[in-house]
Amino acid sequence: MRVEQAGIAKLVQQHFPDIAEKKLQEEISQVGKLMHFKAGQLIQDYGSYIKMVPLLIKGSIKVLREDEEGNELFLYYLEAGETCSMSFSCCMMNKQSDIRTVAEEDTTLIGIPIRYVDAWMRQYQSWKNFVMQSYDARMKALVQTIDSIAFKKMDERLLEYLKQKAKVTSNSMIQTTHQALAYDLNASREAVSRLLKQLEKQGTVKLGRNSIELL
DNA sequence: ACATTAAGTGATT
DNA sequence: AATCACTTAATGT
Repeated sequence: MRVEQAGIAKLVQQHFPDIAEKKLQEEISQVGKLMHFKAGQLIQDYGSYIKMVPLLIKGSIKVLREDEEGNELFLYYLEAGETCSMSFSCCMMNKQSDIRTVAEEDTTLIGIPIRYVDAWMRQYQSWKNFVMQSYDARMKALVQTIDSIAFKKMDERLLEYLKQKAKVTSNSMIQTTHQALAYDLNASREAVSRLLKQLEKQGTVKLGRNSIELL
């Protein structure tokens, strides 16, 4: 137990330099739970109540939105050193989740029980700043995806998605199926296949079964 | 070898 | 660009 607490304090210092106050770091290590998720594992589903705010230490998380008909749409990735802004607003209002989050890779995070999140806002300046900065960063990412959906053609969206995916996994070899891509982009599988073929002809990409290499 | 799943194709709207 | 109705290719059992 002592060991885990010391470990958490160190991880916070390493990955969240903006959370500077020593007392806050201590509190985080006391109440935070170190959690691990395997690649592909569901973290939060629609309708579930959020009881933890995650501080991402390692790996990345994919954030998705789903409409009434069950069409899914990729929103953005969360990476190490970030947190989920949606979880703040959800847990503050004690609302159900509007989004689904899935571990993109093997992921480690510190879960902060929600009852502390609110109190810390008033108690710690650096926590407040951290929360505000997270909101700002998520807003930017969200606006970018809105732009992409509203103004860009499918081929540009696909390429953008592939680049992001390669970036968060730091691997230009992307392991996925055309069907999965189509699902995230809310497009048909055939469309994705055809666009990928074009990209391959242009030399942007190399295709294999269950794999796409960005060149 | 056979079944299953991923990917490619062409026609239609 | 979506949907359909296939075909072909790769993989697992």
